[in-house]
Amino acid sequence: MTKSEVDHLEDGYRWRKYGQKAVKDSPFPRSYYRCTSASCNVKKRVERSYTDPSIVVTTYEGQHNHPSPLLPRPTLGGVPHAGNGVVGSSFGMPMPAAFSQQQLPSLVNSLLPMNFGSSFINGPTTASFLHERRFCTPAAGTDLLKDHGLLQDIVPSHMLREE
DNA sequence: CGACTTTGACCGGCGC
DNA sequence: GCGCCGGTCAAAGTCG
Repeated sequence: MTKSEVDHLEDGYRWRKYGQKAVKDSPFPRSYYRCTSASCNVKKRVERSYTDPSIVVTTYEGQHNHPSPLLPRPTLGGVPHAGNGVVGSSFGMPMPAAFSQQQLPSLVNSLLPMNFGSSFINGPTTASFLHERRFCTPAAGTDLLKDHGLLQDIVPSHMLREE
């Protein structure tokens, strides 16, 4: 369960969309993605929460058996660690150090006092999902943070503009 | 020109 | 048996 404005979010892997269907419970369509790596047949299903359009529910099927193609290559001598105050990014958007992986669940939880409890936030899918976000985009990140809605990225949009 | 997305068709499972 | 529904295929379109 992830907060995001966009449907296809970066999680470190390349995904190829192979289908989209309307779902009954939700007015939003559900998208089907497959990992583009030939050796990897991981699938994921992405649908938007009907209770909160700014939340996308990502369901993973299978496990990646290859390194993330979007991660910096350790073999190049470059160390793929986070720097510049950006530890992790989410949904392709940057996250400041304050909202690290461990902080995020509780943060989101506190921001979503409605139906969404810690149950799904601490769910196994979400947990592993959050830990996938080790890639970082320091330069673009800090830039975006300066002017543009970090708050929007954290707080569901309808909470900001009252729907 | 290659890689990727879009979108309608197709298929199998399931309930009536 | 029939219709609905969720998931997948594949051709066409789009973009860098």
